[in-house]
Amino acid sequence: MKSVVLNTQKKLTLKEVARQLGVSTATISNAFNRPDQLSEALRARILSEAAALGYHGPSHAARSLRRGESDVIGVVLADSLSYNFSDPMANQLLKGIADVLVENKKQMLLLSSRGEAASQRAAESLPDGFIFYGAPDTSCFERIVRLGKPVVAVDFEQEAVRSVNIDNYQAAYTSAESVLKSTDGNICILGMRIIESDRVCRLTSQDILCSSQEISRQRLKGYLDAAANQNRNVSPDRIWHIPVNTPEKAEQAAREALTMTPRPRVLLCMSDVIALAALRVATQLDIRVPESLSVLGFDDIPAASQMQPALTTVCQQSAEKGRVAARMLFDESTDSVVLPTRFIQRASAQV
Amino acid sequence: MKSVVLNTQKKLTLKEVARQLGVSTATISNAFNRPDQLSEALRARILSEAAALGYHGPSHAARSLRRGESDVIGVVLADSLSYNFSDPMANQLLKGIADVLVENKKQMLLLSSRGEAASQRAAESLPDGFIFYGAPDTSCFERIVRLGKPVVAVDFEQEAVRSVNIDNYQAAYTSAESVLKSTDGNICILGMRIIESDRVCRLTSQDILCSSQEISRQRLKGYLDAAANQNRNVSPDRIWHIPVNTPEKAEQAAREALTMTPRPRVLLCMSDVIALAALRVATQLDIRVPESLSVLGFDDIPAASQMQPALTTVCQQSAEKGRVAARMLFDESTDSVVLPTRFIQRASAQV
DNA sequence: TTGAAAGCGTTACCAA
DNA sequence: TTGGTAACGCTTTCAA
Repeated sequence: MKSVVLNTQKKLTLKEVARQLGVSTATISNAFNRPDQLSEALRARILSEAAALGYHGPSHAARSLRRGESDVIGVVLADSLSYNFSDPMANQLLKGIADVLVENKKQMLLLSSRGEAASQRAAESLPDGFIFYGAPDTSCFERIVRLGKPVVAVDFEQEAVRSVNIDNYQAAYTSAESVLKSTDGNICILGMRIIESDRVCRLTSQDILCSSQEISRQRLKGYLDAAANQNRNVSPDRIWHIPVNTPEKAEQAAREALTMTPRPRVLLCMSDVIALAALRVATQLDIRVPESLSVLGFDDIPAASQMQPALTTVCQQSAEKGRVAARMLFDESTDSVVLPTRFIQRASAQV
Repeated sequence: MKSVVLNTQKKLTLKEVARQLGVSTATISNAFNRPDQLSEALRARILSEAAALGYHGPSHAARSLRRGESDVIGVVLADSLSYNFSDPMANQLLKGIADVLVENKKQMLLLSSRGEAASQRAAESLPDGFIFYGAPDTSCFERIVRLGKPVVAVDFEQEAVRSVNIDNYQAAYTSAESVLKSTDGNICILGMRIIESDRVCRLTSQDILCSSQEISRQRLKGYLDAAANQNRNVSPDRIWHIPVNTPEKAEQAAREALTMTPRPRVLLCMSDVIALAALRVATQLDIRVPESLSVLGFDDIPAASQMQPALTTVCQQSAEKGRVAARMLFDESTDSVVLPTRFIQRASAQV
C-alpha cells in the first residue's frame, strides 16, 4: 500500500523523537506510558513537541512485543463475520462485550472460527484473551486454548474452559408448557440447524433420535417433553429444520407448516427471527393470531416486542451475556455461569 | 492475566522450536511464511512437529514489528461500538467490509472515534489501513490520517481523503417529490441529529437557517425543497429533531407529530428506523396507512420490506458501501465515489 | 536448501 | 527525575 507523504522525511521513531528533543528514549516512553515517572511540565512539553513533529505515540507492534500484551481482545464467532452482523442476537452480544471492553480499555478484534486458516492464524497470537461465541471449529478452538491465554465460551461448553450459557432445555420446556397448557390442537415446531442439511426440510423419525448438546437439540427436547407431558405427540413431519436463522428461510418453513393439513394450532419456534417470519406468513394467509394460531418465539430480540401482534417468547439477555463473558476475561476467579431466562407473555400466544 | 500451564515448561519461540527440531530459525520461519523456500516434506515435518511441541505460529507482535505490517484493518466508528451494533445500517456496512477483508486476508479491529483517547491511541498504530464510518471526532481523524496509511471515509467528506458517499440531498428530494406529488395535505418531517440537543424536540426558524454538510441537513434540505417546489411550506414546528436513531426516541417524536392538530397527511422520515416507528404509532392511533397517512422512509433496512404495510423508502445499499470502501483500501488508484440510490415504492406511501 | 546475524521500535531495569 | 542498554521474537539478506 502506497502512503501519503506528509511532513515526514524519515521514519519517526521514539528514538528519533528523543534525539530531536534532546532527552532519552526512556523519558519519551515514560511520557506516554507512565505519567508519574516525570515532571508534569516535562511531560506536557514532550507530548506537544512530539505531536508537532508528527509522532503520535509508540508503535503498537514494538510495544506489544516488548510488553507481551496487546490490549486487544479477540472475539471468535462460530460463523462468518458477515452472518453475525445480520443476526440480532450476535449484535446484542457484541454490544455487551464492547461495553465491558471499553471500560477495561481494550480493543476488539473480530475473528471467525471458520475463517480461512492460514490468513487468520497469524492474527490469533495478537489478542490477550478470547471470547468464543457459539460452538467453534474444533481445531481453531484447540489451537487458541493452547495459547494459554484467558478464554471464555459463550453458548457452548467445553472442558477446562469457563463459559456463559443459558438453560436451553428448561427455557424451551417452560415456555412451551405455558403455551400448550392453554391451547389445544396441533403442534408444529420450527427450528434452525437441527440436522446437517442446507435446505429447509422436515425431520424423519431417525433425526429425532440423535441427541447432542447443541442449542437447537436442547430446545427441541424441551418442546417435545412439554408436549409429551400433555400427551400430545409431535410427529417428525411436523418439525422443520431451517439451515440458517434468516427471515427468508424461516418464511419458507413457516409457509410449509401453515399450509399443511391439518393446519397447526400452535407454532413453537426456536428463535424470534423464525417466529416473526411465521407471524408475517400468518398475516399473509389470513390466519388470525392468537385466535386461530399461537406462536411462541425464543430470544426476545428488539423486534419481538414491536411486532403486531407482539411476540410471546423467552427473554435471554444477550447483551448481558456479552458483558458477563467479557468480565470473566478480566476476573479469572469467576466461574462458569448459567444465566436465567424469562418467559414473556405477549399477544402472539395467550396463556 | 494468569494463564493455564499446559505442556509448556518455558516460553515457546520460533528459535526454541528451531533448536529442538535441529534446523535454523530461517527454516521455521519459511515453513510458516514461504512454502516455496523449502521442500514440501520438510515443511510438513516442521509444521506437524511444531504443533506437537505446542508452537502454533509466529508471534503477531514480533512478526508485525519486523514486517511493518499487521494485516489488520481498523474500522473507526463515529459513535460508540455499542451504538453501532444496534444500528441496522452500521451492521450492513460492517458486513460488506467484512466480506472484502476476508477475501483479502485481513482482520478487522473495531475502534470508536469517540473512544477514550488514551486507551485507544495506543492501538491506532496497529492497523495497516482505516475505514471511517460517519463524521468522526476531528482530532482522532487527523491523528490517524497523519499516520500516512490508507484511509477511506464513508458517509462524510474530508479533503485529501477518498470517500464513499451517496447523494443525500438528491435522494431525499426525489423521494419526497414522488410522494408529495400524489398526496396533498400537511407535511411533517422527522429526522435524527438535525440540531445539537439530546432531546426530542421541534425546530425553530433559527434552526432551519444553519446549513451544513451533514447527512441530516442534506436530507432536510431535499425534503424542504421538494415541498417548496409544490408551494407547500413546512414550518419549523412541523419538523422534529430526534437525538439518536433508535425506535424509542423515534416513537416519541412520531407520537407528537401524529397527535398534533392539524394532523399531518405525510410523514417524511430521515431513516427507516424512524419511519417504522411512525407506522407502529399510526397503528396504535388507528390511523390508516396509506389512506389517511403516507410515510416515507430512508435507507431500506431489511425490516422495511417486512413491515405491514411495507415501507416506501430510498434504498441505499449499505453493504455495498462497505464493500466499495474496503476495496478502495486495497486499490489506491480508485477515486472517491458517490453510490447511486433508488426510490422504492411500497405500500406505506402511494405514488 | 540452510545457517548466522542484523535489526524492527519499544520498555524496563539499573545506575546516575 | 533521567539516561544507557539489554532484551522482546521474528524476518530477511547474504554466504555457504
